[in-house]
Amino acid sequence: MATIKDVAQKSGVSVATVSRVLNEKGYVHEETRAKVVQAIQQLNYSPNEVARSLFKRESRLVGLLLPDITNPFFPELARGVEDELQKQGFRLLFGNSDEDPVKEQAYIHTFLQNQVVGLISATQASKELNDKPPALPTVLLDRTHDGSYTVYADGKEGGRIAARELIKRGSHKVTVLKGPSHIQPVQDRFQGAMEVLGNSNVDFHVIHTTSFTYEEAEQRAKELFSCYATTDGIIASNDITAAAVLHEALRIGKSIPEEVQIIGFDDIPLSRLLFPSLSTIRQPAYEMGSQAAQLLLKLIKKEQVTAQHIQLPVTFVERNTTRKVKEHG
Amino acid sequence: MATIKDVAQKSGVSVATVSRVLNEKGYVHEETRAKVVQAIQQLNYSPNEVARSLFKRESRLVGLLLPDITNPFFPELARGVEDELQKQGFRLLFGNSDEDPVKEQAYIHTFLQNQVVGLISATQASKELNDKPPALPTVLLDRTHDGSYTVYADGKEGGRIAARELIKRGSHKVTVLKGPSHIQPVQDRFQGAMEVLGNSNVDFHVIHTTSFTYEEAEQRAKELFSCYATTDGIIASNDITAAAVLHEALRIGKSIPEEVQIIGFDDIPLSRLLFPSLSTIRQPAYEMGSQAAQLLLKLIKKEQVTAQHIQLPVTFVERNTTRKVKEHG
DNA sequence: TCTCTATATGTAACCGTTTACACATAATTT
DNA sequence: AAATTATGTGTAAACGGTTACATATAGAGA
Repeated sequence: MATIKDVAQKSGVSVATVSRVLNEKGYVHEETRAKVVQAIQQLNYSPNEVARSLFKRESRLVGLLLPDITNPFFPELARGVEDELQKQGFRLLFGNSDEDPVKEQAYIHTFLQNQVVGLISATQASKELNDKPPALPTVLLDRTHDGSYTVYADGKEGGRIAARELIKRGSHKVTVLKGPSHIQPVQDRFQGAMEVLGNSNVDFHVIHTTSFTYEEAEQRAKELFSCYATTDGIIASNDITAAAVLHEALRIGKSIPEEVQIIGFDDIPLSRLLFPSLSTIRQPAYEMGSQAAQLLLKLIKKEQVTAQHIQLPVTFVERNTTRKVKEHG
Repeated sequence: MATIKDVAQKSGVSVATVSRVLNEKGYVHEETRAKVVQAIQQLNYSPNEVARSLFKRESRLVGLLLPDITNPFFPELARGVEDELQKQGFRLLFGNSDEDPVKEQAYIHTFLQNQVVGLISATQASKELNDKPPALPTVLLDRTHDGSYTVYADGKEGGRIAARELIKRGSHKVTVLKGPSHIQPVQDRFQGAMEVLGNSNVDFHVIHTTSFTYEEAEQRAKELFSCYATTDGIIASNDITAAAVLHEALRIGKSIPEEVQIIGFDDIPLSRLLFPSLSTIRQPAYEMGSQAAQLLLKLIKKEQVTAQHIQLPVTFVERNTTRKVKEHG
């Protein structure tokens, strides 16, 4: 690999001058610039980012911390983040935390050691961040937290919508599957659904799940249909869970959506592939990632940011696990 | 952030000594070490990876290049890679290429600028790699290439198995959906299926797809059932395509697997969630990622590697889009 | 003409590590 | 006792960039 010294030598100038043409900063005579540019091309030189980072005390890397890329909601987020960052010349240092605080800290620590310019985290990554006074620019994704910059979808409204749609479409005995309660957005969804359900006159009950694994969802689905055989509407904590419920419902011969309606949450790519395709509350995952990246970029560049919290709207995606509502009922 | 100098000062020794205790290299008196360790703890010091990388001329970062993390096959791969690397203290620099050579080169270039120790690529990343004589340790994942280290699944055998299983289960008019032909493993699958189909006495025909998007798959599925209404067995190019076909088949009222059998490829998490759940040829994606990481680690450490190419077996996952084969036919 | 400023370039310090080398002392050999 | 060898530590030069500062020339304004 050629270094800046090689370029300086070849073009007969000092390294300072080369650096100036590289960074288009300070005065450089046009002829000199031409010579330098030529030398750069001949040597196929490109600057060493590591040396640059060392001096500047920051890299062009951004840390991205996710719970688990294997959960189909997160690739969309990640893609949104990446595409936006990539456009502006930043790269991603990536880690899965599995919601494990130890892993999480370990990743943040190495991110810091690698002098990332910023961090986007879809985990509870709170501690390390708020401790350090010369804090790393950070955006929380799909999480809320007063003191931080955040980008998230309106989970509470999502929960409300889900409940309303189910009621509107004639469900009378609703089951709500509540996800792991330590995850903030999950709580919100649940609260929203409770709010509407509580103000309605339908029966409802709640089944609690402790993870987002398909295995557990399968288990809960079986319970659901054996304990509450007359349930005719299900609000799942996310689409994976909804898929498990749907699968089990079909397996035991329920007709969907005639006997049982199901609404999921997230609108992961899988949802439309199910049969019947899954009605769900859509979170604009890609958009969320993209917004988070844009916000972070502003923080990094110390540009004016108008909002500390960006809440994106959720929408009801009507597919075929809910009944059609007749016009002018 | 405290530096090694701060630690040296606080513990009353030189930076060289601190470096020695940090790296457990060279002689350090036990008492001195204790003093240094204490200073490190008091200052909450941890070494700057960037400075270290600069001097060593290599970082502890590994580049991971994927076509598109949004395609559900790749998160599993990525997770396999990450988990293995993470254990050994390496971090991931991550990029999606969208199979676009320009993006691909751009990523490899910045990986190089950041002095990654190695590269794992699930794209055609050939050029830049083989050009450079002081080559970056590289492992190709899910791709084959004679001159490189590779980890991949036995696609050809997968194709054969798919065809055999379909025939064994009584399909007489098989349709093969052939994926984008510039992607090597896709070709292999196709070749394998052709081999078995060609030596059998079933009718078959081929429909060509140019992408792995669900939208195109949907389109092709419609074509399939309108042009070849009597098809009773379908080999899809991957599980996404298979899902689209299944969806369309159900929509037009075919009974699965009685009238039509379907076999996918990959066994992505979605596959078991479909209804009927999808029979498919499983690639051990996580394992592939993990193996690739292990191989790369060996290359990096210049350990003896026994095999340049690691081919992992595929397996038939029997679910419910294929008929049961009766014992003792 | 003299000063001031804009243009152009080089020198050297610095970013935070690692390590070759020098040096000193203690423990072993011979 | 002399010669090795092992142990322990510091000095300073890298690594490959950036930039403050010094210096020099040319044109502009007084």
